[in-house]
Amino acid sequence: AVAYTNIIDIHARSGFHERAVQLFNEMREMNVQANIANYNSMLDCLGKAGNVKAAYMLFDEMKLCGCVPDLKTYSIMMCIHARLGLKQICLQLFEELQKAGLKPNTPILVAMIDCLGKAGNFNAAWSLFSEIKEQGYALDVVCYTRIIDICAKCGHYKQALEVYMELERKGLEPNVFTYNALIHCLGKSGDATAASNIFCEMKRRGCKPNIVTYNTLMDLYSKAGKPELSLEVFTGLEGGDIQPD
RNA sequence: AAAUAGACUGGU
Repeated sequence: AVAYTNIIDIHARSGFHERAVQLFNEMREMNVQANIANYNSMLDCLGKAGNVKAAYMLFDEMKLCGCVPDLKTYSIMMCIHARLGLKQICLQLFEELQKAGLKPNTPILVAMIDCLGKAGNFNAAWSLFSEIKEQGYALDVVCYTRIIDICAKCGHYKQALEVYMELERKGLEPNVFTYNALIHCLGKSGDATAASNIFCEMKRRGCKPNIVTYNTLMDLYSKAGKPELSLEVFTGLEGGDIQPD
């Protein structure tokens, strides 16, 4: 069982979600009892592989097998459903975990914000964000970055920037995900110049751009009718340590 | 506190 667990998790971490699921099934065929960690990592794999329905079935199955879902289980389940804007399921999971005596943590609360936003309920998402802060939850960079992205995806660019300023005010260090989300947000809002400025700022502050950064910039420049700049980004990749994909 | 959870792009 330990061997299976490790091999499965190695596949899961390297992005081979389908293979990890296969191994999990193999493990069960051999009547090896799955534990909470196996179930959690499988739910995550199924979600990442886009098989949310199967994840839900496995979630029911684990409960039937007497395996009690923990905070990570709920966090995984809520995140994969939130991505698709499946608000009802998220709400149901959210109630269920509280009935089970678990206390929602920040990843779970951000999943709620995410599903509200994706379901087109931005005001509710924004109030939940305020409420969480009032209740004294300490949000980290990941939470802030996700919220910036959620606002941007809802088309609320101004709020996205507000959240970014708040992150800075809290003394949190933006990372490459944060900058990428911001650049994307500014591009969508039609402000290619501001996006360029953020790109310069991230470099100035010692944050190394990655492939996502470059793809985002190239995309926004060409959409802004500035193919020269897009090409400039591309040629700038030459001689660097990032391979265009 | 063995191993498992949350964030970014390109018509996805």
